[in-house]
Amino acid sequence: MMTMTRKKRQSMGRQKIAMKRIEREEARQVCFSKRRAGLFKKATELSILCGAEIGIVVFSPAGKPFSFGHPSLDHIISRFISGGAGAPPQLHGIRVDGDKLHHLNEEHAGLTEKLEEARRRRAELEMAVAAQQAAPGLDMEVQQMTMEELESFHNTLEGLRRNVASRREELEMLSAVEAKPIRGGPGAMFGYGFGYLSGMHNGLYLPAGAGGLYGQYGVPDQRAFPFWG
Amino acid sequence: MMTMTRKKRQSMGRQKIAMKRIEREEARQVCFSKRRAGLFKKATELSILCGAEIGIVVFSPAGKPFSFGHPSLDHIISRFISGGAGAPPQLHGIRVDGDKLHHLNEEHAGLTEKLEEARRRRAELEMAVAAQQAAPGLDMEVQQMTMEELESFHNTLEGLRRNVASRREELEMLSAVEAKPIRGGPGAMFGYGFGYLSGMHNGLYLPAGAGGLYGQYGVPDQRAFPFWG
DNA sequence: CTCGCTATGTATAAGCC
DNA sequence: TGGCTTATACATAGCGA
Repeated sequence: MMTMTRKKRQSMGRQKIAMKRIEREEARQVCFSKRRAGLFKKATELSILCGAEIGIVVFSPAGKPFSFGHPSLDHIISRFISGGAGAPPQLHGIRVDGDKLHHLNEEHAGLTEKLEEARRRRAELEMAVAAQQAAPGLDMEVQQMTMEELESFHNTLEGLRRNVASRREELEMLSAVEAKPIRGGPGAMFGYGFGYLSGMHNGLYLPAGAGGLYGQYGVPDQRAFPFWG
Repeated sequence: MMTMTRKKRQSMGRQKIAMKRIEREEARQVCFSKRRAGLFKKATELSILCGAEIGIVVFSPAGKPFSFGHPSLDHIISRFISGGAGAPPQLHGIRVDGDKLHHLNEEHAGLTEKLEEARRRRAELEMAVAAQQAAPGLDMEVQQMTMEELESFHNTLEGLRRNVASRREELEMLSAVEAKPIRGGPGAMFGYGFGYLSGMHNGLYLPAGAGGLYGQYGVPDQRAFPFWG
């Protein structure tokens, strides 16, 4: 009989959507996740296929920062800000604000370079420390690890992290009753903790930190561009 | 009559291509242009649909800088650079159009500070490494760490964990396109030596170059994108 | 948020201007 | 470098888990 004649469509398939802010909260969130992934994938392909340097920073509608960078976000941003850490020859023909600006620019570029180097070294050391902890003698770089290796390394780190976390809690608890003698400075690092703008992401994309620091400053409403059909 | 039914295909249609550097110079260039446009379009859609803030910087294989920014690249980069290290809220209305020198000065100060932080941090890590090598007993080691050391070590692990996670993400993503993990990659041959902060991209994308901190160095200017007409 | 599934909307590799 | 056209490879909206 006609009982099963109708194989109801299992899906509505992809629907065309208007190019304007998605109002439905949930749908917007899901769309963001999917498209962010898609965007980063496209960026990855572009850099691989054409050997281009790419840097992307995305703040989710909720205010969470995500970033992508190849070879690294720092590298690209620094270059953008400093106007080229290498101080290209073309630079000598400029006279925007006289020598002062020029001088500042040079110093800026120099600092940027040093900063990057410092970060690089720092990253190496951090890696060394962790690697030591995880597996004495393990000097393989994360970048060269295979999926399986990463899996196990990741687990090891997780365990370590928990261990450290609990130990810290213990200390914190103690310090609550007696002023703890913290030596050295606040060790504020780079403002919002490790790795946000650090050189840890070399050619990869990753959620950039917790992002709680920013809160959200909602994007000033964006009208659809006039050229959208 | 129409016996001549065979109209030779006018096109081969889209061909599947391997995810690896395109060797043919010309094809690579063309691919770059097309995909760059596609990437920017995707970014535009993401920002409109989900109300996200996005910033992108791309250096073409030839070294030409292109950028995209919503609400503006400067806005996004500024956030990343100063990273809320100083004052998150105030940064909101950074005057890029106004005093460039002032901006540069702030950057300079910020970088100097970060450099010092990095140095301090490096010292800490070196000690950590030494301590580690001196006594490979993890738990014991953790138990003896001071609050501050734990803080930094914890951050180190967090960063590493993220790094591992991203690496894995990359492997997974790539394996979806090409069933082979890229080890190391085609090698980085990056370093074009220029790129400037245009400060003029408000909402739309355009090649960076014109009106930067240093003036322009022969970057071809670029009209608004006429696609999606 | 992430993952899978399906039906479709789109981005694009080629080739020629 | 962009534009156009065509035939396809991919991305992704809507819905569930």
